[in-house]
Amino acid sequence: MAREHQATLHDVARTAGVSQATASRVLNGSIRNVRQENVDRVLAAAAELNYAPHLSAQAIARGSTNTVALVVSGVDDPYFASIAGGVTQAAEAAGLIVTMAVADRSPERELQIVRTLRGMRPRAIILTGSRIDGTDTRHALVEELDAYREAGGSVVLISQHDLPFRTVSIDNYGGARQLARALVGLGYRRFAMVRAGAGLRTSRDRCKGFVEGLSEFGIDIDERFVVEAEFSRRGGCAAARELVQRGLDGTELVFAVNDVMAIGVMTAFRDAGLVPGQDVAVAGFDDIGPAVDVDPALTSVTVPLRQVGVRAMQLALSDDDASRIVPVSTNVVLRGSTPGR
Amino acid sequence: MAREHQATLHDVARTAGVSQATASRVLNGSIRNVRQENVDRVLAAAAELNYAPHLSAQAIARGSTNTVALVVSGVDDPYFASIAGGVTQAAEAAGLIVTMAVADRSPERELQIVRTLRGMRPRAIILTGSRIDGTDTRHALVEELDAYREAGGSVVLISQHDLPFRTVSIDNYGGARQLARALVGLGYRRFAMVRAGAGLRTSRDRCKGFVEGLSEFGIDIDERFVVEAEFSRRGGCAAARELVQRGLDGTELVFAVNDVMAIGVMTAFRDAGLVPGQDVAVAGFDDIGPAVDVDPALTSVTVPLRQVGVRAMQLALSDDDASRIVPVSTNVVLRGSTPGR
DNA sequence: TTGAAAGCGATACCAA
DNA sequence: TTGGTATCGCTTTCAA
Repeated sequence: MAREHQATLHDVARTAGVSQATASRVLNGSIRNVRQENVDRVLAAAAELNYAPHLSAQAIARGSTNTVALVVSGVDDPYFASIAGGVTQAAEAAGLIVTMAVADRSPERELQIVRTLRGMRPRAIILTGSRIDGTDTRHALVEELDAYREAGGSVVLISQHDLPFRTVSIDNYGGARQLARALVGLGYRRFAMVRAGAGLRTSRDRCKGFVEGLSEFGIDIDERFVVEAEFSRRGGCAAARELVQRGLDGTELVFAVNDVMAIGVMTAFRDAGLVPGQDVAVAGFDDIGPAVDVDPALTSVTVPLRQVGVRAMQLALSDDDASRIVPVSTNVVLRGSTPGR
Repeated sequence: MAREHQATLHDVARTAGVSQATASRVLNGSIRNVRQENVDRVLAAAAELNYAPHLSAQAIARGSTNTVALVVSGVDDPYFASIAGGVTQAAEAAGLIVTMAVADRSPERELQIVRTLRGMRPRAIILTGSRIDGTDTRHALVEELDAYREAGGSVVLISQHDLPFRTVSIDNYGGARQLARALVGLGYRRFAMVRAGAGLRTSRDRCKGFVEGLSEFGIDIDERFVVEAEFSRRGGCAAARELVQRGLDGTELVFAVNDVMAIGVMTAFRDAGLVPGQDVAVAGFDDIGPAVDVDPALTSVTVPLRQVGVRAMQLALSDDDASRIVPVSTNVVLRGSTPGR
């Protein structure tokens, strides 16, 4: 019973008393050109030997794989988790296997990952997460992806419409701008902003949208009330502490460029004795699941994350290069963290 | 420049003016048995052609891969996300690529996934998530995994110490028992419990520990106050609503078998006009990140999820079969959701 | 309907 | 230190 290697097609064929070619036909290709009797024998043999086709061998023989590569910045983050969920869902529907790698927000790591992943000859490479602009690394990345695409691979970016590849583009600018309008509508006038490093495109777009939304009403944010922090819960906490230390000085609302930061902000405020939504309002972006579990529930901008993942996968698989950019719109949701004034 | 296929080793060798064997040596194996001049030529050629070794071809030639397969129940869940984070971290440290599949809590799907994954000939298959006991599917799964292992593969289970494979075993029973003790210590006497379906081992163990912990003090939970629900945030919400409808009737504390459910419970209570921690205390299990972001912060049992993932990976890679079971201990953390009475 | 045999892209042994 | 060549597990013509 115990063998040192997995059963091969050869084994199956021998056990079934047919040629390897026939066994191959039964187990994969055109079953209908094989006599029923042989079909049964092969199937029986395969079951008996617990045969599982060697995917690498198939890949090499066929010249293509059933693999899709997904690169995310971090799995812990619910933002990426949701997107990953959508991607895997769509991939499984298409009979594809997803290989996921985590870049941990390092461009170098991301480049290295793409290099490795390319070796798997995946049908598609999907990149998500905001990359840093203007570095050499980025140039190298584009080159790598180009080589991959020229060889017939499909590249899809999520939320990075400035690179020459297919993209699922999230309307960060527009969403933030609408959010600003809505908040002004609620009566807010004095804002603070918590953002990530200037290199992060997503953060930049959201800030820009927010600021320009405010400026429609002649409102602007003093430099003093703009804090830069890590793109994470911890970053949000740190930023809030920083704000408190600098003196809130009448600030009515803090906009954090994403929900995890916003939630961090709320927690830190509470620790500092301020009641979020009451003493100071808070708004985020993404509308991740936990946004409704905090108290008060977090005002945010809905991004259909799971759907973004699904779309990305579909875009990766589609042939026509017409729809190079798939826009995904966003939607303001006002909740308890920003009560009307 | 543009070619229809990725550059092959053959291409590189020809461009460099050396044999394929030499090129192979340079790009992978023993570089030191090659004249420096040739090393340079090959490297240059590889860079020029943007060569990326065909991993499948390597796998087939070498007879082994650099792949590790990870099966989770769902990516959206922070529980799995954290574990996945740990696994990928450890895998990357070992130079391995992680392929992740999502079983969506369906045993059939899980079986199918394992079958497919086996075809990749991964170095290890790591299974996480609580499987349903006693089904045919489970039997088939064990058979599948056995075949894989007999062929030299490494199988690691997370939190399932009842199957004949290496396991990272989380002390669900003990943690829940200690939690019960601690809560009684705080003065609580009347409990309700929110659990998942009876087939889920994790849920069962936690319930058992909790119940037995209470019984040390002669306390038990009336059937009326035990609600079964989906192992998710939504399940927690539904369960809480159910409890409210049945009548809380003096219940002082609700224990949910995991944090996502507990958070759902808190939110639903609040929607029903009850203040969590004040009108009714809530405790969970896992100590996922968001546990400290809700208000009041959630009392829970810490499970070092990320570390669990790392351990699983290490266990998968270790040779000695001595330490078949790696225990991971858990720790009670009391927070605002269970104030002393 | 079937089987023999030629690849697919790499590795590694054996001679040179 | 090099190159020729068998080999890995499978698919896919091409003949029979």
